Amino acid sequence: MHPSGSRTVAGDRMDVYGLIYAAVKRIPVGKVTTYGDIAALAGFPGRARQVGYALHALESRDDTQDIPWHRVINAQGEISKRSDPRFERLQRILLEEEGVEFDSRGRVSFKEFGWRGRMGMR
DNA sequence: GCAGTGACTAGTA
DNA sequence: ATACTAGCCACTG
Repeated sequence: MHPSGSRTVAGDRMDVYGLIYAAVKRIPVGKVTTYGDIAALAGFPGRARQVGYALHALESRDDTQDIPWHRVINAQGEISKRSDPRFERLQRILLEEEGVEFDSRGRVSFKEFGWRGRMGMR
């Protein structure tokens, strides 16, 4: 059934990236969440870096438009530093177009715009 | 295979 | 507030 090399981790042949992207797609318009939360939501608590890596990989994919990657920011409420600053500006623009506001320090209030998939709920 | 790198984070000082 | 650390893990050379 499974192609050679298929490895089951938690029971399913799961593509880590796919699960991460699926979690990102759940973020509502006008809301933001963190890398760490997406990781936990996707079933990989503690692997925030992998979320960042997965999103970075989007740059070379076509389905970028289907995934609201811009709604993922770091735990400090800021847009994470990128190797290419152009994407930082783009991310902020996309968020502002959805109504997300930034303070003078370039930070988003999780209180107003934060979304936590249904864990914690606050 | 090991070392460096990276869209991360929580902890400590 | 900043700086450094350990933990995390895929990818690259």
